Amino acid sequence: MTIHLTDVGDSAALKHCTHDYQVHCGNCRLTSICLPLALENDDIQQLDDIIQRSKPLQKSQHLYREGDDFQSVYAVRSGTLKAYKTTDDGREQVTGFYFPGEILGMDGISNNSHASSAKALETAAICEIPFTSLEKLSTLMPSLQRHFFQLMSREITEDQQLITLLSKNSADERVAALMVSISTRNAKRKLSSTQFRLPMSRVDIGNYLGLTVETVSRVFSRMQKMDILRVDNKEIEILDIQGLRSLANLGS
Amino acid sequence: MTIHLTDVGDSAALKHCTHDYQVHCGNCRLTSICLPLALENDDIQQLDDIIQRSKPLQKSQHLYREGDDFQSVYAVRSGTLKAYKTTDDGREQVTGFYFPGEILGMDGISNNSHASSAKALETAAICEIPFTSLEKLSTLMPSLQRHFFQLMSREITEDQQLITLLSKNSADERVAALMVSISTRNAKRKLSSTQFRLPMSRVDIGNYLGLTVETVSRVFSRMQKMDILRVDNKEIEILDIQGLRSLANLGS
DNA sequence: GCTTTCCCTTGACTCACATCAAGGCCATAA
DNA sequence: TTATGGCCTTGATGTGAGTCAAGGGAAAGC
Repeated sequence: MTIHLTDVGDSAALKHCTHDYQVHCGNCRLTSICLPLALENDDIQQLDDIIQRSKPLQKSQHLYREGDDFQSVYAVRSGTLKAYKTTDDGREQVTGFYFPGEILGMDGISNNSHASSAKALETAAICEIPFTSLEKLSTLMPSLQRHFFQLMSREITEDQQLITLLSKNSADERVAALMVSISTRNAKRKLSSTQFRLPMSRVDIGNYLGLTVETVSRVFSRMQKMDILRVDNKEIEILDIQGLRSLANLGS
Repeated sequence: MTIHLTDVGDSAALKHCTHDYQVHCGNCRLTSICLPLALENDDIQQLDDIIQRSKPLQKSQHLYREGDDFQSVYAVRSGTLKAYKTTDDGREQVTGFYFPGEILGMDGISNNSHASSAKALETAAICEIPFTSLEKLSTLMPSLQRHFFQLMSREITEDQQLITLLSKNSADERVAALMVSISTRNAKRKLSSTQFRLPMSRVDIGNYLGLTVETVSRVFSRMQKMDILRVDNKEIEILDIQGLRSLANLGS
């Protein structure tokens, strides 16, 4: 049994046990949207061999922190995480939410040190993919290399979406866009696109969207009054997805 | 002589001539900050072989447009470009400025289609790097693969910086941060970090920073009054780099 | 059980930046 | 030479979201 991550503060200290958790890419229902996408069976097996699975992360535990040595990227198997940076004056900026099947940690590659922190919003199971192994495997499997380039490129385009949202859109449009995004991502994972529980707090939503808690709360109230959403604390029901999309003002 | 890019509207229609422009990675003064960084001489030669050079882009010509098929990434050899997206309601969002030695176009990888447009702000010489060749070469040269991963990762962390800037910082802080960024990038290219000519208009600056032209102009006036900058139209002189940095509120 | 704490909501007021409007400067062209 | 158009600056006014303040409800701890 080896301990890979430094155990600083409430850091996760993922322990890689010799008895793993019986999950393999081959029997994971997320293969179609996760890293193995685009790989053949044999190749999936090889990828599976380098992946390390460990005890689930409890709510509010960190997967990694800003400044930690970069060793691995991570796939979410269950639960949700938020990534955030801390500004010099101590404020937090949430840079993303990560749902099952999504990959995080790629911002650490450029400096061999994580540029942001990642924290579980609820109990989360994680697949750890050691980056040097992934690199080696990528030179042998062009389709894996290609897919990983694509993943990073997607992260870039999504960040650019967020930049546009922050710079051009009103509070209503921002919140609507986030709801549409969560709905779409749920659909990809074969979950309900109209009813879900938000894993993040209003504070996190506001922080991500460049708004205060109060504004987020007011927007939810307004949308409820407009019969676009039903909001009961973190439970969301989308009543009018078309209305929501047009509010979001994103077309797509 | 082959024509690679579709010639739509004022698109660049880069023409790859049999007689190239005598520039090679080996004799380019940007090697140390550009793609060849981290490569051995032999490897640089191989990279050089896949790079296509072409007639310079004139001011306001496009290198590629949103929706174009993705074929290549591009390195700036001289001049400056801006990348921008057009929102459905026709507004523009500038997502980045690219100076000599910097790589653009990586946002096209995820969907095999460019997610943004790129346009020359002044006459610009460009090195075109066909992506499939780059991919093949990357499987053979692990250090190239690594470096390209790092480049993409850097694009991600820079976008996240901008996200934080847009979501948390005042108009003054945003403009100051951009000036610091340009100054730093100039220093990397061995140019003056305190005196330079802005290649972009106030409109572009405002657009990039999520501000109106008027606000940008007022901020410049204010900084001039505070003896932090001397501003004469596009000519900028930084009088107090420490003051500017602390205004930018970014620490680094 | 009660208390504490966290999270969310709502209202009243404020302010930073947007909007609207006008005018100046400089380059290019007639 | 005067016109034209692009780009920048400055001032007056408006407004969307932030700030401040208060209170309620659910979960966690004692």
